Amino acid sequence: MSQELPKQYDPQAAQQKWYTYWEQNGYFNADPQEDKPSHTIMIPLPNVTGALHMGHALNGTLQDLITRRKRMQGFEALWMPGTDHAGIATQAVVERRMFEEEGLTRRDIGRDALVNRIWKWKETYEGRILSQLKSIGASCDWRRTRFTLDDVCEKAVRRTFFKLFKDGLIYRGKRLVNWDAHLQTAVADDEVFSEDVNGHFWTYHYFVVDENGNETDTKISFSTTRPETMLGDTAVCVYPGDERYTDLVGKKVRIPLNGRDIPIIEDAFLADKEKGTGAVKVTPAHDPNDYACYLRHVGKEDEIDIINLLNPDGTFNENAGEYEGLDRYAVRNKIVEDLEKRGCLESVEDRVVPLKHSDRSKTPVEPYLSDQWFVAMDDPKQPLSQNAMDAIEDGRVKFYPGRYAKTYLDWLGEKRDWCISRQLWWGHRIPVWVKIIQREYNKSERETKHEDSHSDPDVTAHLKDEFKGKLHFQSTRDDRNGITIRLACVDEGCDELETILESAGYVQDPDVLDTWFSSALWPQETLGWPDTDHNPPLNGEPDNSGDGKNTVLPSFYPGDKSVLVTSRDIITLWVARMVLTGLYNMGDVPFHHVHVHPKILDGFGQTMSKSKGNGVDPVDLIEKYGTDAVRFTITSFAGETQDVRLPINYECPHCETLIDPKLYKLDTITIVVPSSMKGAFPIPQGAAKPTMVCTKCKKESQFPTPMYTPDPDVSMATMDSERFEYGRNFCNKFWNAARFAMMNLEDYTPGAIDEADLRLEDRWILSRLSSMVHEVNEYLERYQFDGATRSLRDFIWNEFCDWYLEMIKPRLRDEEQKPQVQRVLVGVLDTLLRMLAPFTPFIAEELWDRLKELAPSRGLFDPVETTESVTLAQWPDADNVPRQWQDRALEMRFGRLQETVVAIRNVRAVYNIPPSTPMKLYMKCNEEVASDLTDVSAQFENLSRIILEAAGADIERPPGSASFTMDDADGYIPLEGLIDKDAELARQQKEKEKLGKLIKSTEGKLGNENFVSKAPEEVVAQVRDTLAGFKKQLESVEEIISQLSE
RNA sequence: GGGCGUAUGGCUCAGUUGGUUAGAGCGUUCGGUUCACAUCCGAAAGGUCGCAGGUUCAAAUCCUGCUACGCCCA
Repeated sequence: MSQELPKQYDPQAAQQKWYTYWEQNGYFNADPQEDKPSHTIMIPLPNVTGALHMGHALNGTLQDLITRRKRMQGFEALWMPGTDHAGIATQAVVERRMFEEEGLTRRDIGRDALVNRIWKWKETYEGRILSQLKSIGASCDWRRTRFTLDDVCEKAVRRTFFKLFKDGLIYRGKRLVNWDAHLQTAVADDEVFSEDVNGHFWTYHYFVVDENGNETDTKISFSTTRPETMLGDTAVCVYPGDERYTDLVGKKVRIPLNGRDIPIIEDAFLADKEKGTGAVKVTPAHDPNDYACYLRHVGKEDEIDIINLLNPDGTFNENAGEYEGLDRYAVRNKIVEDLEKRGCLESVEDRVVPLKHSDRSKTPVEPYLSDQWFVAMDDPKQPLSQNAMDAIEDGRVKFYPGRYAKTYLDWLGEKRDWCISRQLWWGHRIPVWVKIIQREYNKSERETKHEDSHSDPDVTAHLKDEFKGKLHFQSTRDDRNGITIRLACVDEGCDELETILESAGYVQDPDVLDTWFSSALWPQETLGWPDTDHNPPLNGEPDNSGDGKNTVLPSFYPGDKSVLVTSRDIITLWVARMVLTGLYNMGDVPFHHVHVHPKILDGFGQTMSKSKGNGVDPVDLIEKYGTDAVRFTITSFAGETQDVRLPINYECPHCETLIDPKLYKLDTITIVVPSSMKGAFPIPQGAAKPTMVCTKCKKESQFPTPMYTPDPDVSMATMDSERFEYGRNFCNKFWNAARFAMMNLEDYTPGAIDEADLRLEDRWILSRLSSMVHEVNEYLERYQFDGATRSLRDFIWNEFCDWYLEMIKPRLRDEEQKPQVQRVLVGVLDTLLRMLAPFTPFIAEELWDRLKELAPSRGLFDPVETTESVTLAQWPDADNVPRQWQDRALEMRFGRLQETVVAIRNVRAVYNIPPSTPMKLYMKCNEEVASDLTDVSAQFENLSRIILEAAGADIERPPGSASFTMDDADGYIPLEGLIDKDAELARQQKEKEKLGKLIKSTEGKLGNENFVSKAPEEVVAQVRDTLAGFKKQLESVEEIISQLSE
């Protein structure tokens, strides 16, 4: 042997060496192949907001595992990498940092400067993310790395938008958003928190007016916490059939302060008979529930108006009449005053009101009606939602586990139009140019909502032929304001056209698209769609291998067996939309399987995140345990449940002691800190930052927390989890098994194995190997990774190492028997390396490489030259590990041997007999069992340092023996002088009791008439067998006891 | 409010279509310098499977209700 393996596996060295080797040899590259099926995995594009966490590590590991296995199965397997610009999240991080560090807001620096800063941020984090992925061993085709804002994606986004626009599936509409009047931006629902504030509850009334428009004495009262919104009331609403108001429904009331008359309508969802007066005022433009009510009545007979009162800065606009220009809170005070003056105010009470605040400015948000862009999901011509639902229902797309299909279908089934515009600067600009044309307001003209395909002579005059079909107009006439809004949408790649529009007075819409719009196109855009003439660039350079055609797209979309691997929180936002756009643009689904893996939670059951202080950087774990260990452990988590708990400790940087975490409650959030934290959050004035005090060495250190930026000069605790020892120990165990094997392979010669030379243990390990291989494959086909790792580990540790390797040691020392057993050993090891390659690729490659030197040609019955890299080897399946190797009967016989060995070891342990003390064994059993045991007698000596003296039916228990009983044999070990008679008696008495209980319950079962008559025959027969076995053992035990008692 | 999921030894989890003496890893206890591995080997203790009903010859497994927790959507 050239060089003996070290006793411990060094993951860091192997990682560096092999990752570079794989990359340099282009093993990760996937290109169109004519003679190979293709397999595609599109990475769930990580946000460039920050670094990857454990959830990403799990997600990435599983994708890599699948991809590596597919490669070995003969697929051209593509794992497509890339990152997402993550609009609002990234812009928010950059803006916040800019404000904290320089006191600047985005308005101070302007659109271009902000976007530049975000690009810089992106470069940093994209690099970080990609290097993290590489450190987990990700075998992505890095040449194809995409970013959702890059040129290739930009084209796909523009084309899709244009197509949708042209097809009439995109429209402009109103929507209530959370408006941050301080920052003058809309904030997403998850960026809003609710906080109780002291407010008031005002009750006042409006008077009903008669047909002639005169106020009557009838009044309707109601209460509100926001009286200023009355200026935008467009109805009063009561519960349908409420006796108090039946006569009034359909009539009108007059708003006292502006004299506007509004209808009284019925709505079961908005009004509550039981609450207050049962009537509510409806302000559609300033309350989400009222807006929903408004939508319910659109197009109906009792359709109501909608009036916006707010300016973007929080002051009231012209619709507020005399209150115009005042801040909303000033208006509130004045309204209350004015109502009181008019005698309309009935009562005021103090009340604590839950109020939504912006996470970013900490000021209250206003529901604000704004213009947004929508994609119609349920258009009769193109029912986008329904098409995506059909793909599930007819089986083109399958979820694993299947229950997640419900999440997908339920959400799509709502068929809610998709709001695709965001009031941000970071993202794809909406490719629509707007021109507002003032017109004479003509009262006789009826309001028309759309005038399709209105062309603009100012523009069309300049159009060349080449722009045909690249420009599409849509006009909306707003009669209330006497204007026509003309929208022009431009296809991708027509910069000149955009210039023409702008010189004709068109202005590009300032909004950007929802991040999910570009990520919805991920499976197409990364493969170069809509360009049908060129393959997508490689490493930024043109790829002309397609010979004037895009061959990559048809090869890998959707691939013969493409799968998406993701976590469940984006099934609706992302998965559903990829299917939807895939069908719309490509006419085919983007993948056939969707595997939804668990979420990783901390020890308290909370999701992990940086902002909670419980986020773990996988790279820290990899440094400590090695990539393979982290991969194997994390893979063992991935079953069919939703969540997995991963308790995390802090590790003292001075002495490596582990410190438990604890939950720490702040006002609105709960964070995780060390249980031995010194100090408090928020940091009291003048106090030092909180530190972690080590319980052992008492030294202080910093710990990762979202509450302040760490000081780079002070030692920092890292997050750690003992769970990863599982994977590390496994890797080390396997390493040593291989090490042992290789130490005994110096003079290995390849050759076909003669079945006659196979011993019991050889046949057994091959039988077990075959079972394991097929079990693992079945688990993997069902995406049950936890089961796969379990099977592998159990086989390798508990069967291959514990039994097989131990059993073949004598033969490896015997020159005559050596060649045959070496071949079996090499064959099994070879299969294991191939099995492990997708799970723990580095250790597999390292050992493959070393085994290659000793045994370049291997294979059990038909040795062949092995491959250069395990990456290129054939995946173990029915072709190379036949099911025929499985032999139940043989495994049963082997089981008896194991049982005997365990019983002997037990005797040694109980009586504390050192292994060096030789023992003798007598087995009482029938002749068949006796001959079986005699055949393997050498193993008793080998495995438990005992000599099988005799076996047969006429064996008598030697006096002073320790005894054990099994179903078909009893064992006696003479230990005169070494054991205490009373101790042995007690041991046997205990055994007797146990058997007595088992017999009683089994007899009870068989005594039950119903059981015997109704249960299937084989079940009854099995129970009878079991009982017979118990009874036989009891008999033996009783005999032993009686002998001991003599 | 709706949906999904989870409650199994101290901890983290397995337990396939109901039929096993309910398993594993870690932790605990006892014993080990056996020539691959102390990141190891051998042995042991430890569970009325969240609670209450029901179906069945038979329930950790199926059904109903309840409780607790988690996630998603509103």
